[in-house]
Amino acid sequence: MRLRHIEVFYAVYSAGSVTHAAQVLNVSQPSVSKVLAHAEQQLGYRLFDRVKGKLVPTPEADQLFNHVREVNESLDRMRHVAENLRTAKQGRVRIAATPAFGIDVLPGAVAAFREQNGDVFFSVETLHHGEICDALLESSIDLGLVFDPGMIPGIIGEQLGWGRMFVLAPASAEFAGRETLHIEDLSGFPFIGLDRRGPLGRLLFKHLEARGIELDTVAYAETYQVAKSLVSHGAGVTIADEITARSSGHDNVRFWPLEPELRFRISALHSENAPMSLITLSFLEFLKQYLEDFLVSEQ
Amino acid sequence: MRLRHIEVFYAVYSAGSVTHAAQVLNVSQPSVSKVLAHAEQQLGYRLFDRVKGKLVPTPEADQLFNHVREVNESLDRMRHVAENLRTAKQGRVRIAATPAFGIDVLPGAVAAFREQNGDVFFSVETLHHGEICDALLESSIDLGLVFDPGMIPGIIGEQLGWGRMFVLAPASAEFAGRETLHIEDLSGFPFIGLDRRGPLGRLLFKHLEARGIELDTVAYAETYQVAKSLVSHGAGVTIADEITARSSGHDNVRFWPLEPELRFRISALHSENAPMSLITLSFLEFLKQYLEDFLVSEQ
DNA sequence: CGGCGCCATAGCTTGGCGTTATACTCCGGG
DNA sequence: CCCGGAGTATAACGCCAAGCTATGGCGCCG
Repeated sequence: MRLRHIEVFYAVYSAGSVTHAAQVLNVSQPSVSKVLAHAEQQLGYRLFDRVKGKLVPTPEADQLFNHVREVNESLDRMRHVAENLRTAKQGRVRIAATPAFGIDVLPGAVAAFREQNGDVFFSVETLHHGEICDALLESSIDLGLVFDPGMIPGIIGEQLGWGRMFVLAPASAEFAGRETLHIEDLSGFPFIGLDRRGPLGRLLFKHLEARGIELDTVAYAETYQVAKSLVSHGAGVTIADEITARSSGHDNVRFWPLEPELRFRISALHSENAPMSLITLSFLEFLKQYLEDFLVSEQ
Repeated sequence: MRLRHIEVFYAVYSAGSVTHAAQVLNVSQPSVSKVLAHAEQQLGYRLFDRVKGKLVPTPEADQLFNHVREVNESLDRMRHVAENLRTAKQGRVRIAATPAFGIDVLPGAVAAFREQNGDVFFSVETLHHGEICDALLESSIDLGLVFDPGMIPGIIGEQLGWGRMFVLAPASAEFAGRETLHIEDLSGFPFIGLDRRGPLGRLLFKHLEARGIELDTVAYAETYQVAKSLVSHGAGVTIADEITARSSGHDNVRFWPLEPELRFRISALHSENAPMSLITLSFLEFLKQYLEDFLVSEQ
């Protein structure tokens, strides 16, 4: 029994006549007539008795119809899903980002994206750089959001934009009125250093080392958020990424662009082997724009 | 999405490659390749990513596959029903009964019916209670023969008669000369219990439980026939239905009516949706009479 | 009796799906 | 480093299911 047979039988049984079924199906009456005859021939029994020129369903047709209706219903559901997938109104996006994005950028982007899109399921988590790569390679997430990734085999990075390093200090510090701050300006202040295992920690470390600068490091923080919080509580000053600097929370912390400028890439990562879904691609585009807006916002 | 697209997608997704899918579908590889490409073109997105010459399902394909599987399942059911309807038209009677009937009553009735009627084709099988209902609902049998069925939606039961529970014990046991046996008479004898999933197993269990009787159960049997056979081999005594008691085989087993009397219905089941054929109705009447004769026969 | 409604048949066209032959790509082994 | 195997895609062609229009048969009713 071909799909066409099922559709035609359903229409004829529902409409009660070949002619009406043909109108419902938007085809000619002879076409329906022929397909129905073919279906009966293949089945080996009549579905309708031709009595006085009209069609009367046989008991077999009555029984079969229940099952045909089920088939049609599951077909409708499937077609609906297929259409939603095409217009990217449905699906699942699993994202992991480093903690810096988790506090503000990513939740904001997800919420905004869900506003303007349909039934999309998100799973969001914060992981460290290496864990994100692992998760991508084992396909437990679809997208990673990181700073300055190196080249990792099996993983493709797409640059979303540039960020700068900022000096973070309490609002009460002596830097009021300054437009930018130089590293040397920090000498004499207690400094909160960054764990050297992350890409940005390394970046900053090399930057300081190259200039032979020794800061009065009083603490190490594992993530920039923690460093910012320490600054907020008066433990000292720090140098952090732009995302953390601009994220909400600890509003008594002010920030100034570091001089000379220290830039880093913001990248989205995805697996080389697992293709991204349309909805993930769509979110990626959205995220790019969202990040751009976020980074140019006034402090 | 045409039916062919669905079939091909299902096969490719399941088999993991176009080549294997083509083997499963018994068509050539290029045919599958082309149909799949056509499906993707119609859908508007890729179902598989061509990476290094192999196919990798996209997340969209993962989503869609669940629904496609549903469609395929309902299609299979429908085709099954359609096929059953075809064979049902050919003047055959398809019966299933619980094992108790299969050993003696049903074969006897079928043979006798065929004696006095013409060339009727019978298909007879023994199934358990739930399987009989499933088979009726999908029209793979015309008639079911069971003990004490509950109400099942879509299935009509017709009472054929009453049966009693009997005590079965070896001919050499100490019950010679007794007309009936009480449950208490069984205490001290090793007892063969019945699986509690069937209607009669439950009936007996409740009967014993209500009287607070604990028997020395040394074994459980799934069917009454097995229990009877165990009795025959000297493993103990049991309580079984009248049909099993009176069925031939294991002639060294004697049986006594259980006191107090424990009765159960014997019913024929048929589907609510499928009208029984004339020959099936005719056999049903015959069976009713045959059962009546069987149950009053001297032991 | 003739118009109307409904279904079936005839003849034609088209496109979906099948085939075989062949080319391209990736990968592992000699 | 080249070659064969595995897997996919493309090309060229054939068949038939299913679409169309036109027409005919049958029952009903004014």
